[in-house]
Amino acid sequence: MSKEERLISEISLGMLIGQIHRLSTKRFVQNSHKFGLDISMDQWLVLGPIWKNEGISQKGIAEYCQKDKTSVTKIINTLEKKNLVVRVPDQLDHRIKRIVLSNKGKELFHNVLPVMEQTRDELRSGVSDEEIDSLKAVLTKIYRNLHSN
Amino acid sequence: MSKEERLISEISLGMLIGQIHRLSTKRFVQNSHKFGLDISMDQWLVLGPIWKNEGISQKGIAEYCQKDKTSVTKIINTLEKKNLVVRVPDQLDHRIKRIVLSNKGKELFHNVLPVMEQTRDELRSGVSDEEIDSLKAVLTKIYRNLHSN
DNA sequence: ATAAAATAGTTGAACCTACAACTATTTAAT
DNA sequence: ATTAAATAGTTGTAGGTTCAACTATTTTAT
Repeated sequence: MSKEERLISEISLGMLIGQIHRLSTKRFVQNSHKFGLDISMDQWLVLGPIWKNEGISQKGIAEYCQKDKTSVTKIINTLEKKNLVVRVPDQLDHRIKRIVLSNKGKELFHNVLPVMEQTRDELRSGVSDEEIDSLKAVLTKIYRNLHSN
Repeated sequence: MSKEERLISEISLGMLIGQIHRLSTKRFVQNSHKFGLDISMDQWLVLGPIWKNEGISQKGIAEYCQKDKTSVTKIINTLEKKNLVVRVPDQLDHRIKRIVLSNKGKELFHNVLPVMEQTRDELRSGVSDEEIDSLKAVLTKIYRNLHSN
């Protein structure tokens, strides 16, 4: 392979990952509409740690989701606008805001599980568990390369 | 694996892809700064087909990059603001705008190639060609699942 | 005890994406 | 030839991401 061909192939790998990311988050939203719900992939990702750990701080959410604190602030804003979560200032450390699910938020969480499942099934159709495992293994390597500065 | 565990593992696959996408585009921009350049991954992706096919239409770019026509419009706007490309209305079909690289755009294109290379090397460090191939194979399957409606 | 540094979260600007509605132009149908 | 449908591109809105700068609070160093 020539240098240029290798570069092109690298672009196509990058594009592939980009496409899949875009298409899968899009598919998730579309599926949520089919189930009569309205939630984005990122909102769902942020709901996860709140569900697992009631009263988690925004910093905690950012770490869990590996998102920038700015992004978390803004996603929590929209979740709060939708009345799915509430910000509760910590009594001891006034810098910290603890995020709590509302009843509506808890209900939504349950209702989204089948959306998740269906999106996964559509994504993985025709892909074996072994393929998924090898995929994850390589992706994890790449992830580490990028993550550790 | 329980149902919930499988869901969690699926989330982590989705997160992995999302992280890599985010981190790699970020790394690309950072590397471009190290080379004294200022260009985003998406701007670079759009420059590609223009380089290959001088006078390509925006629709052509959208198909090549698999981007929404809206996104293309806006990325071309910023490329034009940076004086890297020019919109030239087609003489025959007045709906079409043909995109042409300026000299500055051509120069930038060349200068970005090493940025691309370095980003690729950082990404792939410790990952064999076979691993990349198997990665691409599985990603392509998933991509097809998502792409074909 | 006070000044300096670290931490948690917010804000604003610039960019990218998706959706829906829109303009302008070309093509097809009758 | 005129109307209807398709096509190329733009605009506006809403949501996410990154960066840098900012506020408010707590911790630490001396």
